[in-house]
Amino acid sequence: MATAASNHYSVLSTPSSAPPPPPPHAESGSMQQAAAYRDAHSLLQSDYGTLAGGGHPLSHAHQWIAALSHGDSGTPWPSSPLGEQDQQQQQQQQQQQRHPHLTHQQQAHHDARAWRTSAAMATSEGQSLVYSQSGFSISHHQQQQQQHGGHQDQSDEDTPTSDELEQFAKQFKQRRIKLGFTQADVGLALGTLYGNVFSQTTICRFEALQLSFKNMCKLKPLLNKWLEEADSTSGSPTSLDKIAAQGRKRKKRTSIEVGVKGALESHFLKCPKPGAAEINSLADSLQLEKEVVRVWFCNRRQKEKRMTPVGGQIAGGGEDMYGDTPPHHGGQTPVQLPPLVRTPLQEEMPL
DNA sequence: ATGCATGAGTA
DNA sequence: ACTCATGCATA
Repeated sequence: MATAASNHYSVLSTPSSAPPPPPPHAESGSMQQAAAYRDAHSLLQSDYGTLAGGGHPLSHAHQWIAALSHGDSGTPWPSSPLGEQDQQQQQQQQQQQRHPHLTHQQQAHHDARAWRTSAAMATSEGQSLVYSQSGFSISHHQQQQQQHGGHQDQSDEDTPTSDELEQFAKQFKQRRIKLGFTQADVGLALGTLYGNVFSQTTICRFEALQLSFKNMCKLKPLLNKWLEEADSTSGSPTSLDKIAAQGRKRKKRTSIEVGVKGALESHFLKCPKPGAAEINSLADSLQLEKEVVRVWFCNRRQKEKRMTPVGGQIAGGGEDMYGDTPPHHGGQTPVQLPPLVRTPLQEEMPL
């Protein structure tokens, strides 16, 4: 059984502070299509039940659980209701069943490697590749362009192509700036409008296409709505209280020196997914905590999966870059061909 | 704008 | 233990 204090960060010495999670739903009036959007997700994903009786077998409960028992004792970190409310609708479209669904919703890829690979062989100019869902025999021959010859509304429906995403991101940024909003403003606005608060970081990454394809797709509709709202009501009271910052303290950001980073990079090239043992030795030789090293690799891998890959090293071998990716499922090849990618060299600033 | 970090969900 | 979405803190 999971104990009540399953949080490894439960350093709160004041058990009297247990604010009931407020209804993470937007108020009536502003929820139009957003409701449907979220609703659909709710069906697929369980709500916040995990945090109610969650037993986290986390093995890295550490020392950085700063015992902040000074000024405001009683403000535990994980008590950020808003921080959790948005997470319920994030990882939903993960469960992609490979059933012979003849639906029109191509739930894009599963691994960025895939789309990047296909992107490598595709031309990077205005071409909308449409892919079918998984479960079919689209292993060697792929993409059947065109779905309804003509136009595809990229408002809040259908899966956009990376090209469209890039387009949107760019337009979004411009309009946002024109309207005089900061990335942080937008993040907040999304929260007050639809109940999903996002940070400046996320907005920034969206604009820079530094998110995974899937993530981009999910955020687009939200941002699109904000855009409409923003320019239509270019003079309305958009004041909102910022949710109080969490009292918890995170681990201090570890600054890895350039030299060490270089070493990590080298190892990453050789082995992007080091085992515990390797991490240990690496951490030892570099004099870093094992956790730091582990996280570094995780983050590094994520970087490779962004829409805008790092430096400029795109896989083009046809196989996955690491070679440890479980190949096919001995029957059907769930190879989803995601959209193409464009060279991140295309910049533009028509202000 | 980004680096390191957290956590839920999954394998 | 990993992936994925996301964010605090920082350059």
